[in-house]
Amino acid sequence: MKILVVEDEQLLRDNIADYLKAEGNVCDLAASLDEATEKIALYDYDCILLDLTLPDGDGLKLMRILKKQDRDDGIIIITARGSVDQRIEGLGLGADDYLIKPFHLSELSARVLAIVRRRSFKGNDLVRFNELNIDIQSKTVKVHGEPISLTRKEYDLLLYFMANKSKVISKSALVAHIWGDHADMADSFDFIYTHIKNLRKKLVDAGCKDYFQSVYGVGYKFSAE
Amino acid sequence: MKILVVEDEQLLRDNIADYLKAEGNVCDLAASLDEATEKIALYDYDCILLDLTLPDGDGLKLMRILKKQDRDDGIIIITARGSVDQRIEGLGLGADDYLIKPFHLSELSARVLAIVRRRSFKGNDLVRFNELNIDIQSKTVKVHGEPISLTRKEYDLLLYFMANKSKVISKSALVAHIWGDHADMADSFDFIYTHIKNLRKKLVDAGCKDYFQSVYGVGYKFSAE
DNA sequence: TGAAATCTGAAGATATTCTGAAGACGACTA
DNA sequence: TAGTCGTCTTCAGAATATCTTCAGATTTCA
Repeated sequence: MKILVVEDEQLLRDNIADYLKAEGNVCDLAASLDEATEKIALYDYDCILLDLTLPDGDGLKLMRILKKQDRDDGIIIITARGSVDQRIEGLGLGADDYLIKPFHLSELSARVLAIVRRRSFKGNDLVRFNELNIDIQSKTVKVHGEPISLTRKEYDLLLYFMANKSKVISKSALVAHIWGDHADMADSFDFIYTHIKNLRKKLVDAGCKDYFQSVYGVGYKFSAE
Repeated sequence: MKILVVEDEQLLRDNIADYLKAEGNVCDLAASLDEATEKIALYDYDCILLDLTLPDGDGLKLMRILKKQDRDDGIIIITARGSVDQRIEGLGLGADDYLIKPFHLSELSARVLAIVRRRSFKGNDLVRFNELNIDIQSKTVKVHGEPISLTRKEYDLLLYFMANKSKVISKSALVAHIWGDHADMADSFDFIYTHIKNLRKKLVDAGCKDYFQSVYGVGYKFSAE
């Protein structure tokens, strides 16, 4: 999962990011409305954690920007206890959930998962695609009922493609989503070739059709045809 | 078990905590609604003992917060004899049980156990998993019917994994649940490795299959396959 | 056909986990 | 209070798993 953490308190921001990373997610950080706006202009996120009270403005602004652009990143609002009005307005603007500060990190993590599940896979823990089966809770991938073992990057890739079936995914979008804002590694896509190759091989070896189609000059598409 | 004791009378609070600790539980204390709110925001509890009459407000408030956050910590309400209305409202808000002051500590302990059991293992004292058997009452673990001796941390770990079979448990979630306060946990997970190693060894030595699977970069999964 | 893009296998670099041993801690006893 | 025991944590090195790089082969497109 790729998650943007918008929070001005550094300690909390880092804590959140560390925890989510430890669970295998990719986190981008933003300490202000400005930074956040910049990030969302550059990347898509599975989920955005948004503190409403930021030094340079109201977090709701960000939501209006997203809404205007018709984007469907998942949003979890973080507020201090008491600011009920903001919270309600936020939900009206399309937030998926909210958390009252202070909160437990595992609580946060669970909600992120719930939202991503709801948005990407229509509430299912089990993502199915013909002979392919993914269980998000246990991070298990099965082909014809037999579990196969994938590395983290392979798993992330597969999940991302499954969530965007039949769409052409550019290599840079792939990098942005799975590696985070590593601007410096865009010079070569060798590592993507390798990961896709390995993923393909593992799936095919397990008896799965090769659903990846290379799109010359752009990236890949994951679809049945 | 991790239990939060919310009680303003110091003597009673300490008595309860001592008793529960002596039985091998982890106890956090809160003397006021405020303290309690802070604690529950930071940690998950297997059970919360909640005195309704607190110096800074009604304990039911806490329950509303929990409910709003959709949490399922077990709750036992403690009330003085007579305050029937509150008690009923509490049960309506999702309390699992209540105790009327004064009560015997052994009675309390039994109810805590009952609730944890009900929540985690659907009413079973005996948790079974193939050749593995745990009796929560007596804290006994048996492999193929032969009892083996585990340290407290090992037992806690095993129980937590059994209660979350087939789910991938991140190391930070593990720390949060079993160690509680370690805020600075990101520095090293060495002690987890060691405990898991020892637990694994004891189980395998007793003739149990190794059900722990390491999930590289995340944590562990406890499952049969 | 030729340049650019992609695929492939192998090897190097990194990161994570495992392990045994030793030190620290705390409860209990004398 | 000192000593003992069992437990918990720390540490350093070994073993593994994963990620990235690279060079050469292959494919694609103009």
